Amino acid sequence: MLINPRISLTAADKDLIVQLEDQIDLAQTLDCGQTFRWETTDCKIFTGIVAAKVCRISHIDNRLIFHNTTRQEFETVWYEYFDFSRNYTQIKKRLAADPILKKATAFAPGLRLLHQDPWETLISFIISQNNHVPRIKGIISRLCALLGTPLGEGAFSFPSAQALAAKTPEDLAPIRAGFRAKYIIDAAQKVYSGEVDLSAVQTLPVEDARKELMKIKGVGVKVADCALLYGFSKMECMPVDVWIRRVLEQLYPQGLPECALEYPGIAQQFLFHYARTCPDAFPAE
DNA sequence: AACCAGGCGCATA
DNA sequence: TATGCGCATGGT
Repeated sequence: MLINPRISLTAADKDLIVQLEDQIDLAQTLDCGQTFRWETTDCKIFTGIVAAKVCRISHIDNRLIFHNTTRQEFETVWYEYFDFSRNYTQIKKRLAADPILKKATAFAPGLRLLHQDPWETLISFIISQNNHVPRIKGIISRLCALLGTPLGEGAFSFPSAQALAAKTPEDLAPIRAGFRAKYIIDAAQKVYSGEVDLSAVQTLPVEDARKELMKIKGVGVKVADCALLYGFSKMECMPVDVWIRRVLEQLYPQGLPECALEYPGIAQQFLFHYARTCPDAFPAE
């Protein structure tokens, strides 16, 4: 049994109600640049594709409602996906020792890191390079529609490495990924052939895991770290993109504070979201 | 209409 | 090891 004492589950009709001690906010968690496949029209009901299923989740305060979900599904899929074993209340409390991180955590107190599918995460962040978030979402959506399997409701699974391995950049032209198409195919070929072993990456020390992923063309340190953080829950990874670079230069010229070093990846996510979304994250220029 | 985007590969020194 | 450029595409 995975469930910890800070969570309680109640089955109601076909839904599963999950009461958390930690604060959680789906908009903050699902729209902070770590995942690209969740949609909402009203910020109340979120629809996404996880584990090859169309999933709906809503929430009222800290109570999440997993629609049409069993307790067993929660334990095998969602508990890990939402990183529910981790105490974010405690982590945020520690991060608040630094004044800027205190603001960043207060800005999005319901944000959690996700543990997503490694393959999907890897490809998603290959696509992310030198790209905007809205366009990343568009490319991934077209990729799934082109080569995923239909799941009903107009939704598609994320294409497998096998489905992509035999394709050419011309085949991928409709998804308009630009120069990244060849990188996607290289990743598919190496993962499908076993030259890059994603299940090994999970257990490898981070430095070796990073090297393994960087065998793929189009995977540098930053993309590898994003995959390791969001697809393998390697919380020690701290992807440095243009936003985090700006944060480091303008807000932490002396380097990150001590309190950020326990989980650099989590600190990074609060800072990334804060920098990108909060109008007064940076002092006036 | 330039400039930029959750970077990286490659050439050059 | 360190720098600089080109890359596909599209939003601002």
